[in-house]
Amino acid sequence: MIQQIQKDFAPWFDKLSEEQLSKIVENQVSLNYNKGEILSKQGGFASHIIFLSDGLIKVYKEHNDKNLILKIVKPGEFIGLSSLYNKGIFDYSAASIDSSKVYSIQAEIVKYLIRNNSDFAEKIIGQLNQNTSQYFERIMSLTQKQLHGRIADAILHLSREIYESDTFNMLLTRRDLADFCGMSTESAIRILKEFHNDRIVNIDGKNMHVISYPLLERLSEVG
Amino acid sequence: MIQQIQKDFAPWFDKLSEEQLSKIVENQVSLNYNKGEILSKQGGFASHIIFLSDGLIKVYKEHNDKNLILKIVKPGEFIGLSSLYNKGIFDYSAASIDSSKVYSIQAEIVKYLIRNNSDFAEKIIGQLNQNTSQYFERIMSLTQKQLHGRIADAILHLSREIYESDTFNMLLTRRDLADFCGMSTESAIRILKEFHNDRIVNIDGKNMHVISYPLLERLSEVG
DNA sequence: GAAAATTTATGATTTACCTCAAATTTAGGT
DNA sequence: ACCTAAATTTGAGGTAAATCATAAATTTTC
Repeated sequence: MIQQIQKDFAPWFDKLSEEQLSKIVENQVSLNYNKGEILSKQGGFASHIIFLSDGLIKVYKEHNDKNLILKIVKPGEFIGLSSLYNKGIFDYSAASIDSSKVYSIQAEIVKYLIRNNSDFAEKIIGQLNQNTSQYFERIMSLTQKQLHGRIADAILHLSREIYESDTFNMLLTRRDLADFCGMSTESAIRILKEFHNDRIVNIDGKNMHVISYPLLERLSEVG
Repeated sequence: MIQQIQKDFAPWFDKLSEEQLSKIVENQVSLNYNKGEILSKQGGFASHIIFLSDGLIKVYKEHNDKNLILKIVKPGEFIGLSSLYNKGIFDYSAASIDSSKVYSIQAEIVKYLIRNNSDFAEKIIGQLNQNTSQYFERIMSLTQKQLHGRIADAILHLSREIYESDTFNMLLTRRDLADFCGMSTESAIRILKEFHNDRIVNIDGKNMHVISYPLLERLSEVG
């Protein structure tokens, strides 16, 4: 167990003292979530930080029935960091879109680590900033591009950042994809079909294969 | 000069050692910008962090001729923090929308402070996270609300967060406001006029007075 | 393994918003 | 003070995308 934690967190520490490791181990619980289960709810107390060890999580905001997926989180990343030193409230919900395994860590412990391990603090700032860059890209995609460009961006993101393959079983439903692209489900379906007919991607149900990255990039660029 | 710097940075440090203060003083230049001048350009090297001491700055992204204003920065805040431990490249441009005075600080110094002053590191993380919350709000406003809701959000933001008054001389041009709300200039103008006619705000050129916060909030809520 | 619920799919209609065009006002430069 | 450029304003027309309606296919539930 301790070995597993040590391994999962390895990328986050150059040097993790015995004391720090044991503090993590003692103030953490390991949890499993099924597809569709909710990990945290927008507005709830952010007393803990989630570390995704296995699976896939969607982080989303709720507003008048409609959801917007802010980020798809893959293993090795934290969820809830943005609540640290903030309001202590989750400003988004998180749900599992696959069977997922997480460590839930007391926020106080993460703060302790930030104070006592400057290497960790730097890496946390690095991750926060990487997320921010990603949010900027999403803001541009969502606000400046039309449907085709947004779907192209989503497919490129899924293929390159999330699944790291040109062929993948996209666990997102059509509705999730629409919520990720800020459009209606019908529009997402229509454009996916268009892309399939135009041989930009090959889609069979949830299975997706990217045929032409250049075309997707072009669609992303022209918006 | 040193006293001024000490005073400007006071909110960022509980305890700033002599050595740390002198490091800041030695590795900083004070700059003045006129209205319209550009402080940093998207894609440029992020070798320094900007601290806004006086004035008002817009941080924006450029994409195919069109700009989207990500954030209006007021005195006391840093610009460029999100480039730290990231790619070392500014992923946005920044321009002065009023006469502004800034300190330009070597990014390496900020990193040094993060490593050697955990209090500062915590506050930086706090600011980053506050920014992120703000970006989430903006993503929701820009993608889920229609024109009226977005303009209402912008006015509420300007009034409450930026100018902290119900009456203010909005230095943003109509185009800036449109770029902040992700809409065409014409639409921004039309809705502003509507709000004026409906006695929600009183607008005379750049001068703006909020008459009814409840109505603005209602518009923001319904989208 | 049937029933219920959700997801996917497609066509028709509506609308919110952009683009275009042209006039007027304001601001900047010499 | 004049000239030029930029910003503001208003109207008309076009369109991208949402909504509505309805059906088929898939998944979930008991």
